Amino acid sequence: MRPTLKAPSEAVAIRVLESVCTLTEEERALIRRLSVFRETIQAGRPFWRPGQSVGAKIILSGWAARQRTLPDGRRQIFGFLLPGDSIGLLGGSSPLDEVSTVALTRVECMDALMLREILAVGDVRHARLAESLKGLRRQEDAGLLDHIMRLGRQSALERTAHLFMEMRQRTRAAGLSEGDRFPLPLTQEVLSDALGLSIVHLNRTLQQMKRDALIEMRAGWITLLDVGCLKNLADYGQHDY
Amino acid sequence: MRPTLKAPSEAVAIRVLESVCTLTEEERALIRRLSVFRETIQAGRPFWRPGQSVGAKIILSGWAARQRTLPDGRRQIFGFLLPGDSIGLLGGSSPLDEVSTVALTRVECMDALMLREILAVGDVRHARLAESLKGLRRQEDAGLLDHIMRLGRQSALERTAHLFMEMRQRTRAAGLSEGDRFPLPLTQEVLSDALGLSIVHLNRTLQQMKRDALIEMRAGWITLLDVGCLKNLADYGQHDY
DNA sequence: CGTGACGTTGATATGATTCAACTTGAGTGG
DNA sequence: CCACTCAAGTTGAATCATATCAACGTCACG
Repeated sequence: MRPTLKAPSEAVAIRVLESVCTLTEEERALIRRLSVFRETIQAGRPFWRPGQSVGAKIILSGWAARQRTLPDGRRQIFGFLLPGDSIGLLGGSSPLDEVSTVALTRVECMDALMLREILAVGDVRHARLAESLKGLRRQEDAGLLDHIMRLGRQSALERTAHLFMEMRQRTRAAGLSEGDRFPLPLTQEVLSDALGLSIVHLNRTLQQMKRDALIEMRAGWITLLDVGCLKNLADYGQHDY
Repeated sequence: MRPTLKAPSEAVAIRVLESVCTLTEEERALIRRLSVFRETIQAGRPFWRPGQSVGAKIILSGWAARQRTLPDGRRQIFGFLLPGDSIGLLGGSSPLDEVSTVALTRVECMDALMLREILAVGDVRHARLAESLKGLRRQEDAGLLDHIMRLGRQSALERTAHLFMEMRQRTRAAGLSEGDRFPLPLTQEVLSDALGLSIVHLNRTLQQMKRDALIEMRAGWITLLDVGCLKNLADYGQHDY
């Protein structure tokens, strides 16, 4: 048994980007070079305020949440940001850039302002990188529709299963997972604010899933014990068009 | 009392487009000229299947719904299309173009394929038109976030009030409303599928709103009797960023 | 005079929230 | 090493919101 080699975090981001389309060696090098301009955000701190200032970032490690809060304190989480996801990089194309974002763990991100300038030129040499970034953004936007489906028409159990299936796919693309086991550094409060449930009810739902041998959770990691059953429960990818 | 003059439907579409930014006379003329290529879709019929065929349309009159259905028949409506809204016009920029769309009333739309070609060139003479179309699309995308907020964190009453406030704004932009009275040609089933409620519960919610003198509904029209109260109830536009 | 779509109603069941108490585990400082 | 604290998770009981089922009303249309 060897000690685990810790991959440098820009490698994770590159891996996510390549889940859309492979990059040229030149593009990979560009990311690596720019990734020295780093910033670290502590867990719980906001790190993107819409309209605050023009900026652009790519997450290298850690998780964040896009969220909105009602005057009386009710919070809704619209989606999660994982390594490789970007903010403000593609000319204001998504409504998600107008939503505040909060770090859920310690987050390392690179300043991508320079990258934005480079991409804005439209040089063919960076076409694949642009395509990858656009692809990730598109996936995130599409996730909004899944989210609406979950909240509007699925039961607590179905919703939770559906979110886990999505997380499985995303962590897998990032190379963060080990089979059907992957990191899920989210408190039950965060999960419940994403799923539109009370924290107590989410807790009971999770316990039912454990009792039914669908999942196992420990120390910020989750194991999906019966992916087939979960996928079925969630109608994952099972909608008409 | 004079007989009401029925505005030609392309005028409504133009008015909606100008709610984003005013068009040049040349652009207005372009729309009018292209609007002779029309198609009518009967209520209840699908008129946009994602991936089906490349196409582009602008709605001139009537209402449609973007929706998805689970295998067991549960339906979720993501949003509504009103006159002036377009599909397929802006190079696959929105996840909404990947969702099937159904006519809720008789819908008149114009074929905008030619317009798409014209806009793709990027001629400055049509810059404002492009901007308007993009603006409407952006509004629609932003609507997805409101929708998630409604479904995830608001009660039946709040959700319903919130949707009505949104409809008020949109029909107003289209010049379809008369003060706080506007057309709402939606069955309770459709409304409930948008709001993530059972049809029975929506019915009761509407009746409560009527009892409390918040709204009046008759013959496909709704009157908001107390906009202030409704806005307050819905926390309309009241979220943090 | 049927028939069908839409709306309304009551009774009942279930799912989800709330509140409050309790547990657990990971720091932290004495 | 212990006692303390704090955040996260767990549990039960009561309550509330919403769903489900089934029946009935109403209106438009052929």
